[in-house]
Amino acid sequence: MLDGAPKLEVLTEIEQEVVNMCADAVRVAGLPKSLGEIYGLLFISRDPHSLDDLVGRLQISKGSVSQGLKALRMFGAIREVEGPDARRTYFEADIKLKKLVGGFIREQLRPHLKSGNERVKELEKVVVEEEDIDQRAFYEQRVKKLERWLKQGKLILPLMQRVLGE
Amino acid sequence: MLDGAPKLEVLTEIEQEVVNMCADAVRVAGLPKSLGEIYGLLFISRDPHSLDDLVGRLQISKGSVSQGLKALRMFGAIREVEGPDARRTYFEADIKLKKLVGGFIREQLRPHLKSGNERVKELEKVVVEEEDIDQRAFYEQRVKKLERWLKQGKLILPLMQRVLGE
DNA sequence: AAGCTAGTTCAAAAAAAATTGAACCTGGCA
DNA sequence: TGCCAGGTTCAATTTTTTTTGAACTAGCTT
Repeated sequence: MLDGAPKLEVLTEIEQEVVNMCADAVRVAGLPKSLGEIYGLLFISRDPHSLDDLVGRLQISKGSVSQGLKALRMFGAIREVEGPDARRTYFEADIKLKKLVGGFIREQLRPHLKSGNERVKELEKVVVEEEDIDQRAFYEQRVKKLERWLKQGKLILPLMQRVLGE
Repeated sequence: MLDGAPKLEVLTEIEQEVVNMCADAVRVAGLPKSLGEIYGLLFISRDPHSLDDLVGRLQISKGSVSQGLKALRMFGAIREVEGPDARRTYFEADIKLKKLVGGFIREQLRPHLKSGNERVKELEKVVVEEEDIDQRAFYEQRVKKLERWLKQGKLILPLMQRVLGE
C-alpha cells in the first residue's frame, strides 16, 4: 500500500488558530480540550477526516481521538460520511449552532437538572422531620427556592434552543 | 476568652444535602467544589457565618474558605453583614437567581466572548493571506460562521438574565 | 510599641481529570 | 481458519486544578 498524496502532518496557522479557539471554547463548557481540537479541525476542513488523519494532524493519541469522536457523535456535533478509503469511517463537522447547543443541553445539562429534581425530593422528606417549627419553616422556604430554580432552569433550556434556531 | 454557645461542628443531614447539591451544581459551571460548599451552607443557614464558622463546619482550610468567599463576593452571590462578633466579617447568601446568574455571566462567560471576538479578528487577518481562491472562500465562510456564533452568544446572555429576572 | 486576632497569600501537596498506549475486539478477506 | 487493519477500551501515567497550611499583613487593644 502506497501512501497517496503526501499527508500534511502539521497544522497551518489558520487550522491551529481554529483548533485552539475550539479547544478553549469547549473547556468553558467543562469538556476536555481534545474534544474541541478534533471538532475544530473538522470545522475548518473542507474534506472529511478519518480517525488516523486526526491522530496525525493533531498529534494526539488514537485513544483520545477515538473517545473524542464518540463524545462528539453523541452531541450530534459531527457526522459520519463516505471518504476516499471505503473501509475507514470519515467525519465532518455539523456547523449548526442549534445542533451543538442542543446536544450539549441534552447530554450535559438535562441530566443534572434531572438528578437535581430527585435530590430536592429527598430533601423534602428530610425537612418534614425537623422538630423546631421556625427552623422547619425556614427550610421549607429554602427548598421551595431550590425547586423554583430548577423550574427556571428547565424553562430556559428550550428557550435557548429556540433563540439559537437561526 | 470562653467559647460561647458550644458550636455545632458537624453538618446536619439537611445541611449536608444542600452543601452537596450546591457543590455539584457549581462543578457543572466549572467552578471549584469548595465554592459551592460555602455557598450551600450560607444558603441553608438562617444566621450569617464568619470565615472561621465556615472552616469549622465545612472542614475545609482557612485558605480555601478565604479564596472561596472572595470569589463568591465577586459573583455577587453573598454579602457581608453584621454579626455577633463586631470584629469579624459575617456573610449571608444572596438567593436571587438573577444575581447568581448575572455574576456568573459577567465573571465567566463575558470575558470568553470578548477574547473570542479578538481571536476571530486575528483569524480574519490570516485568512486574507490564503492564496488558493477556493480555499480562501471556504475559510471566509467558516470565519463568518464563528462571528455569527459569537453574536448569538452575546444575544442570549441578556435574554437569560431577563428570563431569570423572576 | 508589643501582642493579638482576623484574614490573605502563595508555594507545595493532594486530588481530580485528561491522555496515553498496549491489549483487545471485530469484521473482511485469502 | 488464520491474518490483517480499523477501531475501542481501560489501567497506568501525565497534566491540570484544587486544596492546604505556614508565613505574612493589617488593624485593634493595652
